[in-house]
Amino acid sequence: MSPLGLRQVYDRLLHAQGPQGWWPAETPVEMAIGAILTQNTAWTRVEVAMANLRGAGLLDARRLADLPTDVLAKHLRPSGYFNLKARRLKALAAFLADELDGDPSRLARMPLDQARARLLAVPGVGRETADSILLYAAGHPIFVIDAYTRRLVERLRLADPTAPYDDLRDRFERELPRDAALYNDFHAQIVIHAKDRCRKKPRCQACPLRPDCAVASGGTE
DNA sequence: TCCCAGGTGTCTC
DNA sequence: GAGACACATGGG
Repeated sequence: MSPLGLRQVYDRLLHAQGPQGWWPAETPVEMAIGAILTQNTAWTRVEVAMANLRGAGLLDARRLADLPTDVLAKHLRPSGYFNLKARRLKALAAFLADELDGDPSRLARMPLDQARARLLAVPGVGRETADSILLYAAGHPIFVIDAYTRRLVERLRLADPTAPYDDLRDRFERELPRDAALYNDFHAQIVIHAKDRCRKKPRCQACPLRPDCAVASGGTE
């Protein structure tokens, strides 16, 4: 069992990194598109594909849904799995266009369970992708469990990192207040920490998750 | 050259 | 239900 509670972990990350107010996209539609494109892919590759879509005027659910799969796949090539993601993105875009007037933030008007079930019924939208859209595009209070979150869980021995997705999500949601802004920022803190600190400096002596962390105790990096 | 990156669906046992 | 595998590019 970790000596740190989840709230304490969040407070340390927040203190060290500052509030993130985060999902690296401009609009709810871009967030939903990014949630598909980032599946098992580094975000740097997603940004290239997103730039292609933006340049082609395709950051729009109806246009994406109507585009031939092979044409869309060409735009998505830099993000990897481009044939697969073209099919998945068209399926999500069709759902958004047909049922939400192209605006994923309209999921906020539905009860969370209903909105999640609707998303999970879209081919290629699994738990993590659905929850990313629900939290970041629609503002529902649901915690996103991704590879970064599992690594944090493993490192701090918060739970079994191989536990089923919903078990880990329940763990976070039980121990934290039901607050979309908190879940949004906590997940962002985990990602930023993993990418900017621990991945580049695995032996970082100023890691805010260390008990003797200089950053968390008010020292300097 | 090899490993890895913010998953999901399908198939097999 | 669990595990293996396919899906693909490009940076380090």
